[in-house]
Amino acid sequence: MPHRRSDVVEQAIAVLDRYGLADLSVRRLAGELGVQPSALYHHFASKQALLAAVAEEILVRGPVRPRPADWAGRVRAVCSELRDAVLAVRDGAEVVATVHAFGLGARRPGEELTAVLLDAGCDPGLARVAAGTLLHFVFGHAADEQAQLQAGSAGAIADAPTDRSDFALGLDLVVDGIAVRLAALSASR
Amino acid sequence: MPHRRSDVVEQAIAVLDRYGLADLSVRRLAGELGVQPSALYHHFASKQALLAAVAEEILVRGPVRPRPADWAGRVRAVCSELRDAVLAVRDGAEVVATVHAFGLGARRPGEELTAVLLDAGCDPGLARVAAGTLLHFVFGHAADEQAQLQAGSAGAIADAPTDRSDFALGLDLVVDGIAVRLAALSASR
DNA sequence: ACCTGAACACCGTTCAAGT
DNA sequence: ACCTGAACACCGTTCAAGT
Repeated sequence: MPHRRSDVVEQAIAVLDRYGLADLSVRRLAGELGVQPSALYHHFASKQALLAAVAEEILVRGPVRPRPADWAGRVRAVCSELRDAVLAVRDGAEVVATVHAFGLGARRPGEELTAVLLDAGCDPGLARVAAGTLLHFVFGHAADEQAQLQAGSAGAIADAPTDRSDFALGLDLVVDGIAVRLAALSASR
Repeated sequence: MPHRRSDVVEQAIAVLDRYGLADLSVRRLAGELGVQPSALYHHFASKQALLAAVAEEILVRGPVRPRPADWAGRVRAVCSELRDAVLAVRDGAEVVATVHAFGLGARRPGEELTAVLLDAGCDPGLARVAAGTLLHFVFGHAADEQAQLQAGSAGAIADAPTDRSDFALGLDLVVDGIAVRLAALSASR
């Protein structure tokens, strides 16, 4: 029975979870599917295209959080949703961040953040920069956390893990920075 | 005439600048040095160890900025210095960020940021989180910029580049967030 | 539509041996 | 101290050919 594109993506995420990004090779994935490596090029133009599909699937699988009424609450909801989605799969942060950086997909969170900030009264330049800063924080923090996880599961000394409250504090730092700017804008109006 | 460790690091940076991180292989580097690939393992235990040395060299080669008297000015100086250092070498942001994330080196900027923030009156938890947030921003922003550079030098459409003023604005966002917290701390004292 | 088989041009790393 | 030569176990990708 032949495989579909979605079967390949599903198995890729299974391989990611079991072996990590460094061991997610086209050849290993093909092996797990019981197929020749070249068969995967029927479904994807390249490994990068495969990874882009994996990133989208990671985001789709993520939980959905309710959107509060205030802009700051919405920003926190989008960022926390994104964090939860990438943390749910081994090396998920690095996969999604890479796909996003290469401009191959994973654009929804950034688009929603930009929309929320524009709606809050940011000018377009500020909204773009602020959305980028928030994404850098979420990806960076989650990637650090996952790097520590795999360093800890090897024999190394377990550092104090960067945890949920660290995330909330760092996020609030950026949110407050945006709030300062919004206050300055409305005062000059 | 035999090569020293420092010769290998120097040539690695030259290869990085000419071909990029994806093409900085042990075998190519050995080729450029006129030596067998296995010879490099006399100088470095692994490719990761080589990259750690490259990251340190990128930081050492970076410019030095004067440190203003106020904590916010110092934070901006450290972050701008780091940004200038990683932007000076092709894919420098990714190299230094990776080495930092794996805990293999490149710790000086984070240590100085933490010290500056402690000196400014942050409690240790806030100083740690704020320093991490600043580093995520600097690495993320610089990596985006370098990714756009290489996407642009290929045939793709050149986007409006994320530039110096975007960096300053994003940095000020985080700095202001820290300032809000410091003001709250000194008010409750 | 989906896959095989074979090939091409590569990787990082180890290790005995040479000078 | 610094390097060679040879090997091991891998990579991503292409392409003609099969069903």
